Amino acid sequence: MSNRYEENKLIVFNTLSRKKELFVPLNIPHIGMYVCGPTVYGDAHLGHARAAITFDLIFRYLQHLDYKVRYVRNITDVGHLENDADEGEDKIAQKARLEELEPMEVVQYYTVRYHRNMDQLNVLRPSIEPHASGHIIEQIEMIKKILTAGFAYEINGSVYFDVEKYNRSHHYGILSGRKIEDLISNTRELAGQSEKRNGYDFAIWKRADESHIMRWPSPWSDGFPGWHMECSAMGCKYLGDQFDIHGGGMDLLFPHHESEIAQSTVANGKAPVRYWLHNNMITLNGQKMGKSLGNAMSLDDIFSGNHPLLEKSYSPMTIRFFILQAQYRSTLDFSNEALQAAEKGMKKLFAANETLKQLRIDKNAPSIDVQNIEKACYEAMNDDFNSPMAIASLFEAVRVINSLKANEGSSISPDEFEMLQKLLHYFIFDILGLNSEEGTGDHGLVDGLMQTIIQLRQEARIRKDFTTSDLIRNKLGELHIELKDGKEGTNWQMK
RNA sequence: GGUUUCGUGGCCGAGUGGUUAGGCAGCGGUCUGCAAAACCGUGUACAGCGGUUCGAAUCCGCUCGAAACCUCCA
Repeated sequence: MSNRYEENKLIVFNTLSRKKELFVPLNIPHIGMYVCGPTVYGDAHLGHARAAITFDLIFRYLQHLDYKVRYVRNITDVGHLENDADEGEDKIAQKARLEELEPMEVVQYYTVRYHRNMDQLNVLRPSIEPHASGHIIEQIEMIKKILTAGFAYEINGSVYFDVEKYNRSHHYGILSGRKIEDLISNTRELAGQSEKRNGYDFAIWKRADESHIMRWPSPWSDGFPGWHMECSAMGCKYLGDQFDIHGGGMDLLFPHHESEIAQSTVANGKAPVRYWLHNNMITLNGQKMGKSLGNAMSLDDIFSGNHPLLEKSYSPMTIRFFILQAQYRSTLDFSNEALQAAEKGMKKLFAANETLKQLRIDKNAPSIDVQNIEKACYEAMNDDFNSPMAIASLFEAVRVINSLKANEGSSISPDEFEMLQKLLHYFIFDILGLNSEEGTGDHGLVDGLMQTIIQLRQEARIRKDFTTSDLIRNKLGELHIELKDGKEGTNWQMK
């Protein structure tokens, strides 16, 4: 049996070349993918959801194409300097002091909450989820290599990456399009950075002062690794010196990923990543949603409807569908109207998937051209994971299904029925990763009860006892159960 | 200021140089006890101004507007 990746030419937009390129893995059928995960010092918000869902979609699709994917997504629990903290205190440590907790207590708390949110969004767990704090040794070893290679210098127990020297033999800016001359004039002089030779040099090891509570011993000082070391070290450890895909949000492009390339390149002698993929931001009134901007909406807020900007609550799957309705490289603008549109559209998609099961099957049924729809779905995904286009094609299938259902005497051939059922299953559940959120309890029991209720209402209607039939419909409506009367009986759906 | 993007019909959002994106909302019709659902039909959208072209929303230039990054950030 052939593998799907042989018949699907996958094209991805590589930030490195700013072009769409044919995706060719280093070691077919294996793929290594590293994605920058969250810094666990606060609750996950919509932006985290977009990054996670984007690369979940990619992970799922690569697997669907029969690739064997090792997906590494880190937990950042150390090393990020607070912007306005002169003493260089990192985010986790600061949060810990504020709440009088152990740093690892903060990490644990928010990691658990992050996982819960991701599970709600039906985001698959990565193959490996390494913590930066668990890889201090690997980071120290890598720093040693960089020092040995001569691309870093030590001052007062801190180690800095020598960007200027690196740029003489390599191109610092290869990913972000920046030129070092521009960096010189644009780097802000922050306090506490005066020990660097150049403003654009970055710390790969930082000496901790007395008050800094997260610290580790190293050959240079008691301190902590620099901002970008963890991804270089962990990516290398689990995926090798060079691997296929590195993902993350566009806001990480510079300096994070640019610096990662520089570090790994000098430590390992080769560029670490073949394809750089970046998801765009979610905006609110045209502005990036971000924790530091104070306009972030936590996922829990959205799921509960507990936020002044929310007209109602939105389910995790609504959020997932909303995000998948935009291509990952476009900004996506948040609004109640857009979310409600997504919610309705998704319900329609699920309903049609159920309706499919009720279609009349007939060997002699005319073709409905399922093959074309299938082709369009795969072509969309093969073109840089264009989920909105794939979804548009699925709605083509929805129209066909509903239209067959609406026209008495219409039927579908067994072959096409099977093909369509498989197609919908693949795309809705396996690739887009949606689930219907229904039947948390005993589905069989609920369905049985509903059939009885529907039958009683039907009998009332036949008696023209519309008082009773409307009462049933209204009471069920209060329970968010919607009855849908059709030519061949009544269906029900959670709304 | 530098780097990188973007500007599509009421809203969200795809898009190949010439053919319907799609969803939601709206309008007309069918169906229905009524409604909902569903189906059928329906929208002269591509910031502005030039240019290239037989033909451009799609290529080029300029203007206007917006965003991200240059500091932690998905």
